Amino acid sequence: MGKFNSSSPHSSNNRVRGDDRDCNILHVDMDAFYASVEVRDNPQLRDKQVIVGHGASRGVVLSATYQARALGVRAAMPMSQAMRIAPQAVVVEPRMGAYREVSQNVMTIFESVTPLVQPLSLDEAFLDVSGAIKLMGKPSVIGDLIRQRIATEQGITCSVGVAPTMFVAKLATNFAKPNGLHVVPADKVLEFLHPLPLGALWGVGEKTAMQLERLGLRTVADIAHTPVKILSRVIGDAVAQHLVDLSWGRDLRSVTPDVAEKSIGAERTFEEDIDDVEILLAQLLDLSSKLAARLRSSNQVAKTITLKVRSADFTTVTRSKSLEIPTDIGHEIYITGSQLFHGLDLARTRIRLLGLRATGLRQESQRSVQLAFNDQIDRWREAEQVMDKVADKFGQSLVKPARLIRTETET
DNA sequence: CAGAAACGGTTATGCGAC
DNA sequence: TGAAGTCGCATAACCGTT
Repeated sequence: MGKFNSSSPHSSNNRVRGDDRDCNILHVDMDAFYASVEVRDNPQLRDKQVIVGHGASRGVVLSATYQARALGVRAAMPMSQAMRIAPQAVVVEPRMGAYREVSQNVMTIFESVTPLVQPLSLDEAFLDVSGAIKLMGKPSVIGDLIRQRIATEQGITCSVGVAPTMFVAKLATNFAKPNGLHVVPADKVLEFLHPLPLGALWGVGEKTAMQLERLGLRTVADIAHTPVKILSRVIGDAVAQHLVDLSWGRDLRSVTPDVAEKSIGAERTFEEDIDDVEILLAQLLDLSSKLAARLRSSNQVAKTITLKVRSADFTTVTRSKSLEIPTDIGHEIYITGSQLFHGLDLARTRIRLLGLRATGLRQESQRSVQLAFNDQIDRWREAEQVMDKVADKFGQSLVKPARLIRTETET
């Protein structure tokens, strides 16, 4: 792991690092996270082109080592395309459980620095280190320490952006990658931001960039010098104001731990398009059980269930229904989902993906008292709680409604 | 009392991010 | 030229209530 020790004074990332006064926000991002964990756990893969993604046919690239990226492999690229570009690459099925575990460990390291940690995903987080400076040193020193600990304790590398605001810290990380640290001093924020392409702004993707470029705008500086009224004609009031603020380095958000999730979902793309209603309903049942189990494990109930159907031609429709009484029961979610499904006219439509999403989440404890008097629902609930316990002991895949076990062994 | 306007909830779609 | 799985947010239309 010699390459991990880059905090020596000779590392190019650390020689010129700028003034980090008032740069209290750190953004930490693992380098090629899933792929790095795979390489760490299987030394055979070291220095190889590794692509993590499920299925070689209909999936997309989730992560790839820098060796694969050198050939043009990118996240979200169709696997088939990635294989054409990098035929000798090793393809690895994702092991989400392993990534979650590493993620937990990394987050624990962050929390040993400050309680002000806001995870963005499994592999990145913001830290507000204002309160840690007296104890541990200036922000860039704290960043080095974190990088060192992740390298030696978890065996993967990461990059760190250091800046006065969350948005700039996140952009700074791109300049640190891979395996580095980059500071954007408070008095250099505009110098840093304005030359960037406008796609660098948070919330500007392909579509929005196209719209703005039609107005002749190309860089963050262009956005900064365009009146909000002009921008809002194309992209709406809220986004326009937001973008102008960001382009001037104005970002009033603060690092907020424990942000409550607003929805929980489960969806699946099939290996082949399906038009058999029996099989589709069986899939819906499986998704319902998974979704309900996740609701219960987080002690939440959901008010609204949304069904998502993507056809073979990639057109996607959603239908949703709000329940009288919020639920965490697979059977109820399934009943609701299949009602929504039958409400669509899908006779003989070849279907590529089914999904279910639960919104209007609240704590199970604050559920309406009416439920206490509903015997029918209570029985389903008890049955599924037993299933939760068994699944905990013997593994999820062994515990599912009888209908699913039959259909799967038959195929 | 009819109707306008405000409002909150619901439903559907689209975009963007990782 | 093929397109995952999970999320959040904005918008718009519609609805019933006030």
